[in-house]
Amino acid sequence: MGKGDFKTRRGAREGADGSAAAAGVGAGPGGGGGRGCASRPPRAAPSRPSRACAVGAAPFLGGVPPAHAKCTCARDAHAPHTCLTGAAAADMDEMVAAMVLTSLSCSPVLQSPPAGDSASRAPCDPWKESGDVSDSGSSTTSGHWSGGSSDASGAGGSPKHSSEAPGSPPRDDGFDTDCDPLLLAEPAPRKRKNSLRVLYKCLWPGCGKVLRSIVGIKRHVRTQHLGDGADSEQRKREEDFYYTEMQVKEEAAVEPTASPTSPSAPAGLQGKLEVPLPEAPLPEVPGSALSQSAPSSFWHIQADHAYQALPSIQIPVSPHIFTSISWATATSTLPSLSPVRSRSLSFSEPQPATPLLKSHLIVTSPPRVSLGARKVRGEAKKCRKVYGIEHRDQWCTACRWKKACQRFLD
DNA sequence: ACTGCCGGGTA
DNA sequence: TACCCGGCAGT
Ligand SMILES: [Zn+2]
Repeated sequence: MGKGDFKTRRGAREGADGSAAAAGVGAGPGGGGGRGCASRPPRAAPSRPSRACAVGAAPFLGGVPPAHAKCTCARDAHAPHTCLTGAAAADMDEMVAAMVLTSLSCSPVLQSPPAGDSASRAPCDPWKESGDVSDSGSSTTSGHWSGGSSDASGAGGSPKHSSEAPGSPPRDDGFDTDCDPLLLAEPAPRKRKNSLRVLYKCLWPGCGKVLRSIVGIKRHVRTQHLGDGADSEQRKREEDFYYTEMQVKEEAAVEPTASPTSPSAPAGLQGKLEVPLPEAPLPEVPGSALSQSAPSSFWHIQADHAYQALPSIQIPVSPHIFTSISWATATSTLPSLSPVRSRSLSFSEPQPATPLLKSHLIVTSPPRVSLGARKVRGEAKKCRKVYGIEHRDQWCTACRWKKACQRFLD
């Protein structure tokens, strides 16, 4: 019966326009179904960062309570990492060793600190969607309400993003460039003080030598552990894995930054890293997908065309230039992108200063445990506002379906 | 009150 | 797969 909702287009339209056929093909369909739905989905934790996408980013938002993860030492109020102060050198050794093992290859080095929570939780529970995000990497941004399948299937997805894709030739770049940002994005709270001393510590089991110059440490690793003869770059790269860079302050605050590529990746870009908001998990970087995720920097654009099959105009999506990173936070908290991204990143135009980008340093403020945030809700005017309910037929498909608007991304 | 959109339902 | 809507969450 009439779902008298004013909102429905049918209602509105008929009333107002009176134009008959209009888009609504099936006259009756709508009404019926309906609401049989069950009460409400247990969305609590799940609200995911969703698209944010950003790749990661997300979009950059951790719906999950950060509680569980944490590094072993976390128990102190302090930030996990911080705990390794100079004094705790010994500890650090172990920790570092562990890190190295775990992430011998390009993996997230850091599952430690803030990342701790995100990292550890990544594997488990969370939302199905999240899986989606990280996994397919392709779908990401747009949550793909369902239709996502189009490209989600992967076939579509990969090709597109593959421009920078992992598999592609530029492995080299991929490694350095992609990886780093990602990695860093996760963990690294990095602080920079004026008078920090940077030391390089050899991570080779049993060694532990500390040198002040990067060259020195490299040489040390190469000659003492890897064997000098080698040549290839590979060796070279490996060197990176066997030493870590730490910045020592007077008190000896150490900062285990990602060792690999420390030199090459100056983090300068990563300025924002993640946003440790508990709420916005953003797409994490599951180790496995790592290689893939990295490249997926620009996906969301594509995503939209997926359904955008609207007759009439298509409207340019607008700038997609952004850097990427955002979601690294997984994530979502973003969120995002993920951001989450989460949503993902975004900027289309006037970006209202989003509260993104906070200090990364923080140790995580405990107080706010807001649960899964639902996304941030874009600010941009969406079809509904722009065209008005009266002209629902001009809305983008997503809007008509009450999904995330694809025409005006935020 | 409205808007944006997730999750889920119907066809 | 296409379409739609309940209902939640943020403004
Ligand atoms: Zn729209």
